[in-house]
Amino acid sequence: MSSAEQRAPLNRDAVVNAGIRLADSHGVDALTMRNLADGLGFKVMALYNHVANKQQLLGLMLDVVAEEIDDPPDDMAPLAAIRSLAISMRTTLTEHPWVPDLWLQHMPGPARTANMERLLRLFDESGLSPVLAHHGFHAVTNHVIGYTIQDVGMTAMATSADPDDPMALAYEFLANTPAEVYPHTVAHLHQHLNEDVPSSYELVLDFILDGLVRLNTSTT
Amino acid sequence: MSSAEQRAPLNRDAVVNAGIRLADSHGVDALTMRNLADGLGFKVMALYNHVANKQQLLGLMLDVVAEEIDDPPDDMAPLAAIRSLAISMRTTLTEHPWVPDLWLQHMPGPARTANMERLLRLFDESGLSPVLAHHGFHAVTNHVIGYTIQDVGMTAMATSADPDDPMALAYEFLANTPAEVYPHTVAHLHQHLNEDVPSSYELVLDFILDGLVRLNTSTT
DNA sequence: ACCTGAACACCGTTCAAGT
DNA sequence: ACCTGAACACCGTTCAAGT
Repeated sequence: MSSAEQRAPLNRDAVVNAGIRLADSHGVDALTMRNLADGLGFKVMALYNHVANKQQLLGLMLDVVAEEIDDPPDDMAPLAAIRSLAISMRTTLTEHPWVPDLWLQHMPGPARTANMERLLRLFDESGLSPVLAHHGFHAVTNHVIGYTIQDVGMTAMATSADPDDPMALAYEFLANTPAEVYPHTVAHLHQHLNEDVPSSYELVLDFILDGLVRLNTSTT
Repeated sequence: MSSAEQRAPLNRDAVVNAGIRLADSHGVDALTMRNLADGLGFKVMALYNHVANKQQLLGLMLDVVAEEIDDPPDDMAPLAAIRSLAISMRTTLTEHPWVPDLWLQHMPGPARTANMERLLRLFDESGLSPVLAHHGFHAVTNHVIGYTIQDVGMTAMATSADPDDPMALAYEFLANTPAEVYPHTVAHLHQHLNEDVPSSYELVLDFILDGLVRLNTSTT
C-alpha cells in the first residue's frame, strides 16, 4: 500500500512455483512470461535474471512436480510397488493438468530422473527377464502418461467451450453426431455423461503387469 | 516466371493439405499462418477466406490424417480386427509426428468419429461384456496414443538439439546422469542407443486384449 | 468471390541503462 | 546483483479496401 513497502527480491524458486500455480489455476496457455511477471509484481525482463528462457522454466516446473510423486515404501514387493508408483504418478499428474502433455517433451530433470531410476530398479528386482523389464518400464510409463493425457484432454475439451457447463462441448458433439450413423459412439458418450463407468486405470495397469508376469513364467 | 502466369485460386483442401505437408516436413512449430501462406504463394490473410482460424485448420488437418488409417477387412474376427486397427493407427500417427499430441486436444471430425465408431463396434461384436467393451475402447485408444506420443517425443528430444546427430541429446543426458547414481537409467538408455530392444507395441497391446478376454470369460 | 495493406494486440527475448 | 525501458522479430486475427 505505502511506497515504503519493501519488496522481496525475486529468486528462481519463486518464479518456478509461481509458474506452477499459474498453470494449475489458469491453464498453460495463460502461462506467459508477462503474465507470470505481473503476478509476481515485477516486469517481464526481471524473470530472465533467474531463468534462461521459457523452455528452461517449463523444465524446472516439471521437475518440481516430479518431486511431488509419492514413493512406495521400501519394503513393498517390487510389483506391488510398481503398481503403487503408477497410481501415485496418476494422482500427481492429474493435479497438474498441464503436465502430462509436456512430460515427454522435455529432458528429465533430477527429480524425474530419480523417478525413472526408481521404476527401473523395481522392474529389475521384480524377477522379470531383462527384456521384459525393459518393456515393462515403457508399458507402465506409457499407461500413466496415456491415461492422464486422455483424462485431461477430455476435460479440456469439455471445458474449453463454456467454462460454466463442463459438458457443453460433449453435448454439442452429440448434437452433431447422429445416433443413426454413429450408434456406438453416441452410446459410449452417454455412458460418460451418465458417469456410470468407473475409470479402468487400475484394471488395465493390472492387465499389463499380469501379462508381463505370465509371459515371464511361461518362457523361463 | 512471367507476369502472365495464371495462379489457381486457393481453396480449403489446398490449405489443409499444405498444412499437413508443412507440419510433416518442418514440424508443427513451423506451421505458422504466415509460413503456410508463403509456401502457397499467397499472403497470410488469404487463408482466412478458406479457414475460420488456426484451431479449425488443425482440426481439419487431423481429420484428413484420420482418413489415412487403414480399416481392417470386414470379414476379420472382431478382436483380430481391433488388433489390426491399432497397428494401422500407430503406422499412420507415426507418419505424422505432430498428430499424436493434438489428437486428443481437438474435437473429432467426421473421419475420426468414424474411426471411433468402428473401434467401438468391433468391441461391441467382440463378445466382451458392455463394461469391458467400454474399458477396452479406452485401453486401446490409450495404448495407441500413449505409445506414439512416447515414440515421437523421444525422437523429438533426440533431434531438437542437433539435427545432424539424432542422438546428441541422449548422449548429453547420459553425460549428466552418472551411472553410479542412476545405474538402471543409464543401462536402460544404453539399450536404446544400441537399438537392441524391439518395440513392445504389439506385445503390450496383446496384454490388454488378452487381459480383457480372460477377465470376461472368468466372470461369465 | 477472392485477395491484400495496414493495423492491432499479443508473444519471447535482447541489450543497454539504471539502482 | 538485480531490475527495467525500449526495442526487435515474431505471432494470430480483423477490417476496410481493392480486383
